[in-house]
Amino acid sequence: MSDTRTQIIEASIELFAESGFWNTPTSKIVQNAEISTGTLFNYFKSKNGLIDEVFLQLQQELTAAIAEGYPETGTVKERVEHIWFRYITWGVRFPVRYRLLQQLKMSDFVSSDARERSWYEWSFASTLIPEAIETGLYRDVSVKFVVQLAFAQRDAATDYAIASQLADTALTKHITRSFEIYWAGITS
Amino acid sequence: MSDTRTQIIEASIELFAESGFWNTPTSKIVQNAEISTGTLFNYFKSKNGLIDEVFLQLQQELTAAIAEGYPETGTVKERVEHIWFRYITWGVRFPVRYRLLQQLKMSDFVSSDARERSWYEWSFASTLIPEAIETGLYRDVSVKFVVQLAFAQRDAATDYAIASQLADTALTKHITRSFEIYWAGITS
Amino acid sequence: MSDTRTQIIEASIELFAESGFWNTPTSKIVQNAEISTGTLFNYFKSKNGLIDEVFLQLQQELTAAIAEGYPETGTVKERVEHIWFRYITWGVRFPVRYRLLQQLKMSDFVSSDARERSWYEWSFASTLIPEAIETGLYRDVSVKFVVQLAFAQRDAATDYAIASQLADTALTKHITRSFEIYWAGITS
Amino acid sequence: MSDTRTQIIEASIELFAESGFWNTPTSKIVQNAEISTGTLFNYFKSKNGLIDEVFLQLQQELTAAIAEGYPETGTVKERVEHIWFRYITWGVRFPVRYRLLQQLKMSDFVSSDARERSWYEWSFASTLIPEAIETGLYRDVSVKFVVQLAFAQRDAATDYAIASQLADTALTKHITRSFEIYWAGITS
DNA sequence: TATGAATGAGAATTCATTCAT
DNA sequence: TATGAATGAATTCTCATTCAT
Repeated sequence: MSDTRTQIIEASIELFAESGFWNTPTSKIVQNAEISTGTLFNYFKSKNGLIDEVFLQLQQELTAAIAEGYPETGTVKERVEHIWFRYITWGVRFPVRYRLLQQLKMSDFVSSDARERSWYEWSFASTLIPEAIETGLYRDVSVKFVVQLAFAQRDAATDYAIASQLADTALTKHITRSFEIYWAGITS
Repeated sequence: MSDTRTQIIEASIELFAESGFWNTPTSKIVQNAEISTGTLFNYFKSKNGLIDEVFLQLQQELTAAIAEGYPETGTVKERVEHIWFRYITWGVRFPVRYRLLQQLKMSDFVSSDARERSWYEWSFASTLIPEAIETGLYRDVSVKFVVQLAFAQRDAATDYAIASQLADTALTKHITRSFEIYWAGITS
Repeated sequence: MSDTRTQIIEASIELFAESGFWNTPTSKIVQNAEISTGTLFNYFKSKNGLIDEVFLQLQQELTAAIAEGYPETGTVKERVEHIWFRYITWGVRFPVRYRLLQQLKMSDFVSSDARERSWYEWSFASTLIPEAIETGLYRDVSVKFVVQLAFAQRDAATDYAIASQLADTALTKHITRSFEIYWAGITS
Repeated sequence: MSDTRTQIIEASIELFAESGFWNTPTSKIVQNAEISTGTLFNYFKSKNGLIDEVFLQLQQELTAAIAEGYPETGTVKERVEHIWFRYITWGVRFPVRYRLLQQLKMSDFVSSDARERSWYEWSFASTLIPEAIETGLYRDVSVKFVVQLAFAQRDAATDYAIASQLADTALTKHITRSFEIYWAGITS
């Protein structure tokens, strides 16, 4: 991609993470990206368009990190654990990007179009949930809730790891432990 | 409290929930509250001041619901379960208020002063965490993480209950089940 | 006069002197006067009306101080010197009031009606200027300019006395000296 | 300087002189300058910033007029007389600007920063006062007061000249005469 | 006479976006 | 493609004044 485009996106990530979307005027973005007012709008239709692209960019980076080494032929548990591990590791490694991505997911800034597009990135894991259902691990709990719980517990584990600045073996142990807690909860 | 004040707060809750804080100009609030521009600022120092008060109001409502019937002499588990139950029930009953409160907690709109003041509301449960530590339920996991997990799983359970419009026995069962999952996870 | 009226005027003097007319909202005046919003407007038609009254009040106080002991049968010089002396003395004694009066004179807040009314106060000195012209002291300079000079030099002398916090003999000497300078200038 | 900037400053001078600073909303300035709301704030940080710049602009114009032909090697009297002459002449030539500058000097609108910066403009006359002290012209009167008197008498002379619409020889004569009065006063 | 809640026009300032160069 | 001056709608907040009690 063009260098300018990347500059804009990187400047946006930095500033959005620092001050939020509403508190980051485009004027500050162009300042930080060292381009001029008009140029931003040559690359992005609007500020909202830019936010969408930032979201997709981060989502891609995260998904790429997870997709790498994904054990397509492993058990459901192995695959979930892989995602768990890669996700938390990525968050700890790029805390600014992680937090921003979380905020973007929650906010109503990201257009539904961008949200939809972001799902394509997860295609490598598309069979995970159907298989999980089949295996019948989660007896009398709805799959939807089990998935939601996974997200919530994984995010809590990531937040804790970032806040506590875990690294190396402590981090690995925390990830493993947090996954065990999740798994024990839903399979007991 | 004064009628006008309540009108403003209620109008704010409705609009903030609908469109977010940034997307809700004070002009819309006064319109919905059927008062005039100046009146809002007679009751609240500023828009941010208003947001603080909305936050405190919701926090109070929620905490009041939880404090009622709180089993002060029960076991740790009983007390946590009580909070769990009341919290989710309140969220299901007042989904708009619940979602708004969640957003307020995450946003950087609420002043640190208001956040601090909101802690006083939880004083009835102040001994819960120290006691939980004493009982030594959570062996090799940090208390901080166990608390964070509780919040995350409880919120996920609430979101699910709201989205699925659970009620009556289905709701009760879901609450119990979600608490069991949490408890099984951390005590196994 | 009514006590309330006086309270309002005194509060206004204090606040106007402190922060200027534009920077003093009526809300602050009523606060300082310990009355309520509406009451101010029972006594004064408007904020501008209040300013007019403050102006007239100060003008009266100053003129009263000057009129006292005015040597009606003295020479022109004696009478001018009397005014000079009393004026500066009043300014030094009530610096806040003096400064405010100066500001009011310059500002366009005071209505022309109030300005006109203030001239009545000077009636005791009404023959001074005609007599001065008769005596022909100021040969080839216009009377208007000589009067204007008198005001300017007297005010400069007052400002200096206030700023230097002159008192007692130092003050008396300064007043005398400054008058001599004026007189020497216009009669030389 | 940019054309727009000049337009804004000129429109401000006109309007400030006409109605005062408080009575001149920025909306009127942009109207008169035939630009749009936002443009004003591209050139000046705020309304107060604009006022500062207007002050500096006028101060520069006046000082430039005075600095021209300044007799650096002349006697103290010659130099004071030069300033006197140029100052009054400038005031008569640009009465609107002169009056506005007077108001700005008195008002508390001009920031102390701008006031300080304006002193640099007078650097060409920096040795005047020390030299005046050395020559010992003003025996038993403080230098500060003599300077203050000079300002006051010069301003009174300017006001009179403007009000009487003096020109040509009448103006010259008035200037000379008013300076003589000052000089006679302080040296007699 | 005193009160003080309600009013709403108006003020300064921001900022995404455009467009001529 | 890059530039950056110009735009003007929109926003928050102020404050003199009114009027029912």
